[in-house]
Amino acid sequence: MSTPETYPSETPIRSAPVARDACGMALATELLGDRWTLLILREAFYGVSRFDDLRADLIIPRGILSTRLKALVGAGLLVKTPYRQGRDRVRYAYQLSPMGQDLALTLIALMQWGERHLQTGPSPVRLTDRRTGQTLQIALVTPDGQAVPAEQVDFQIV
Amino acid sequence: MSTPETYPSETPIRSAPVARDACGMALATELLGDRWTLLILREAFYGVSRFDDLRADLIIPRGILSTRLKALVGAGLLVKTPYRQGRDRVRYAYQLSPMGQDLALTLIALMQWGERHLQTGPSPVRLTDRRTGQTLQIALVTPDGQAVPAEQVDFQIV
DNA sequence: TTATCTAAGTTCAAAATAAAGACTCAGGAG
DNA sequence: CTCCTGAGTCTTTATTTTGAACTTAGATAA
Repeated sequence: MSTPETYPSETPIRSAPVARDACGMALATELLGDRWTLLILREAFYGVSRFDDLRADLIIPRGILSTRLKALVGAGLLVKTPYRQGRDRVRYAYQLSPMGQDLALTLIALMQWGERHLQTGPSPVRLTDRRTGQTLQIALVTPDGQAVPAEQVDFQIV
Repeated sequence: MSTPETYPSETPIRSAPVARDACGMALATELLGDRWTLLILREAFYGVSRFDDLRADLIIPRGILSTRLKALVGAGLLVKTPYRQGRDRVRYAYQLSPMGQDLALTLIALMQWGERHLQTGPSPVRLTDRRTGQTLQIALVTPDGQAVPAEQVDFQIV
């Protein structure tokens, strides 16, 4: 992506050129920006779906988990479905809705950034092309699926 | 990405297959997961770099901003550089370090998701290929820069 | 020289949130 | 009939946020 010209420039930018309400990222942050929500979604991606499993895995207070799950269901990222295993009584599964699944690329981007900058050891997660086995990376691509290098990306506000 | 098989399955996943300490995303969340940090980084991407500009733009309490900036500088995402405009006295600019700039793809992924699912109106942000003018999207690509469709992505834990 | 202004903070009381743990409730098992 | 378990709620106690006032260091003005 085109790096902003070296700052300190003569005229610093005093205010973001995009209002918070008009910025998808700011809206997303309102929903996802807290200590637990992204971790809950991470669990959902791994397939952990039951209240007590989430609680035990994350070591999150029950009350907070309850609140967050309600918020995520309310926002349409998770769906709460009753189900029954064998002759067990009815249980509930919190699963990603299509909207939640669509967060996959964001979480992968975050994961790859974390691996590059925060993680010391190697990552146990492998993202590969099923056909060729090649390792995959997050990138910006043209509509026909060709990656564009950062220097060639133009970022504009209209 | 390969959708997990329809759940409720016979054997629900009880625990995430990747420990929190070994997951880049979980580590990243520890650093970025709060109401303000991502918004501060958004400002930094737009080029807003001074304490009072950030404060006015985000309407964030001074104390919180101070704490967050220290954390981001400490973590290496922002660099605090003194600078001087004309004959003004010395001021400080909080700017993205290379590590911070490397979060661009993550923030763009988040932005595009927010635009798809949360935003009602059209987005004022245009991400295009400087050469061809084509609109760009976040995707997973092979090392030679070819996008791989979700169904063809293999997600494995080793 | 003294006063004033401004960017960039710090400090402190009050309000909101989160954490920890006890309690509830329903259905199935012993 | 009693115990167990998953899935919560409730209550009390810590921790964070907020909002507002105060501080500091140069630059400018009177």
